[in-house]
Amino acid sequence: MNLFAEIRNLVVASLQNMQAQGDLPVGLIFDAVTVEPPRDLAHGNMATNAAMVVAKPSQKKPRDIAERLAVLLAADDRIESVDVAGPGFLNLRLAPKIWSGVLAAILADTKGYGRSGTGLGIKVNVEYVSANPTGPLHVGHTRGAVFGDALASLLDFAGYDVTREYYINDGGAQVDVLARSVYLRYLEAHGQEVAFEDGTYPGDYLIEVGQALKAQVGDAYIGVDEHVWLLEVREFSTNAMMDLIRTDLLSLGVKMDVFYSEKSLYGTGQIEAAIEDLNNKGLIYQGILEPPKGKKPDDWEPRQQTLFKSTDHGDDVDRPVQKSDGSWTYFAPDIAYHYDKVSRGFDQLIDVFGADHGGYVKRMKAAVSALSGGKTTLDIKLTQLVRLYKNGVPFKMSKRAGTFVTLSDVVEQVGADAARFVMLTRKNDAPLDFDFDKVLEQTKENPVFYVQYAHARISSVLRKAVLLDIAVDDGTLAAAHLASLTDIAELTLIGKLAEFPRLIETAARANEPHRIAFYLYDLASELHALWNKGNDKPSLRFLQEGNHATSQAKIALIRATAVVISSGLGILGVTPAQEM
RNA sequence: GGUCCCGUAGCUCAGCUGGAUAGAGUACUCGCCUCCGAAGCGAGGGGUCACAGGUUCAAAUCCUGUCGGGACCA
Repeated sequence: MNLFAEIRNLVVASLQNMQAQGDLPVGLIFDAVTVEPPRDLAHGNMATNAAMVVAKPSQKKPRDIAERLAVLLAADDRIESVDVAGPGFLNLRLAPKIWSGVLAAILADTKGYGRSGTGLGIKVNVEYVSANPTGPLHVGHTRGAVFGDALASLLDFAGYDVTREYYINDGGAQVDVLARSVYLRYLEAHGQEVAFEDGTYPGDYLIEVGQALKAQVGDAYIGVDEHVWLLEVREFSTNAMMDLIRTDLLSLGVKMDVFYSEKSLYGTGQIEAAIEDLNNKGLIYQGILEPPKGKKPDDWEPRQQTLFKSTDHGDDVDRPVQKSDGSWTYFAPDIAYHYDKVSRGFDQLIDVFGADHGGYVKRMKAAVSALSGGKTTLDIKLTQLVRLYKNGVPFKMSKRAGTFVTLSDVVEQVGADAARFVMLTRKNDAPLDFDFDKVLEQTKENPVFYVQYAHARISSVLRKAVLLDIAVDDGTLAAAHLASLTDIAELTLIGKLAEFPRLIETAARANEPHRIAFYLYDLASELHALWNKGNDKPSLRFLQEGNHATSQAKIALIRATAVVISSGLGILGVTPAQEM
């Protein structure tokens, strides 16, 4: 149940009613009519702009339309009162039973409240992390992992059919470098002195891979030419790295549905097929690219290449897909990969990249637009930098100095729950400050704590209620005398709970899971406020001595709050705390 | 040189499909525990929403340009 959608339907129906009665002309479009929570609670529970939206096309004054609409709305038994305000806003005050209905709905379906049908039947693919399989995941990947995973969960909650996917870049030169680095560690495992030159990965994490290789092949690769061992060592090494990455992701609570290998695109005709598809659409041609404007790059030379006419689909310049020597550019497998996603029948594709990949956005969108004939949308979300701090002091990462912070460092030090929540307290495209100490601080400044504290407080009341022999199962609570909740602080909290389904829909539509985190903070704030009012005003305490009926109504309210906090945290991948 | 992102309170940031007097946290001042978890709550001050145009009944939000910060491309 989404109260805002329900009331909006009522508003639209009333407008249609006015059309039927000749108060409004036919042929109006009501898309711009909104029903939303007012900024100021003094304005009531909901506000609609309906009168202002239809005023111009109707050639009537907004206030006149509003007056008439107000009468119609007030006739509905869900509406207690209607005021016309400002330039033509309608402020609605809802009947008390609506509010108790919200609580009953939450308690009747604790897992389902807030779930939405907006995504029904829509297949969406969320690709995230997709780090090169050359080493452990670092902090930047962590943010991408958390963001992508929460986004996928959010879409799932909103009713979409979601696939979580990781693209393994195992087809390029960097995995050859990996193989050579592992080979050095292999030699080292055999007691040889080795030197890591530029262009190899010196990280310690490859030591055990080299040892494992030794355990598997013995001395078979010692003193032999690279072309003998390269393919096998590459395979061995990328598998080892992917095991490492999978373990890292799992420690953060991230589980992919699909790991898709770039390598699998080569030699199987898939790249050729994708390019052929573009060619059939007249988007492939032989040509020479204009030199980039501005500074002349030193290495640019006019050369005949196979180009994709991406400018037909919104890109700034056409992009090479095949070099003059016949080899594919790095872009070609990306096209083939997205071609494969399109042909797997997804309606929407989402790629989560680091902000350093911003330059690929237009060409990838152009490719998907061309390959799908505009049917499949691609949204690319870029996650900005994570700036690390230790107790307020910036913390510089350096591979050489050994201060390279990995995903597992983060999880070990602060735990997956705190890491995940904090990573979502910024918009994806804003830089994020991550302070290892503040993340664990137990003050309201720390949103993780603040939200968890609210949940723990509620759990505490429920435990106490059980000791007092008050029945607190959801069925009993839903049937409690909810109409006794009339204090403004109580109604404000219910109002916040009523916003949850609407929040899910807007957050899902915008692909912005961070909104959940902010909402939860607000919701927790309302709970804490109500709690403290109970200090001054005993009638607002949740446990009313000797009055089980009233207690149950109040417990219903906070239990419903706990349900929504729990659902929201669930989307973010965070476990709610029972006590702290 | 070009592309993308950002510019909102002293600081860190939210701000929904364009909607009413732009909100949190922090910091500062003051108040609240014989009372369900004070790890909390309440009150107060603090703003040219970078700037200039435009669209609109209505712009922090959309469009154009300028300035400033960042990322990327060659």
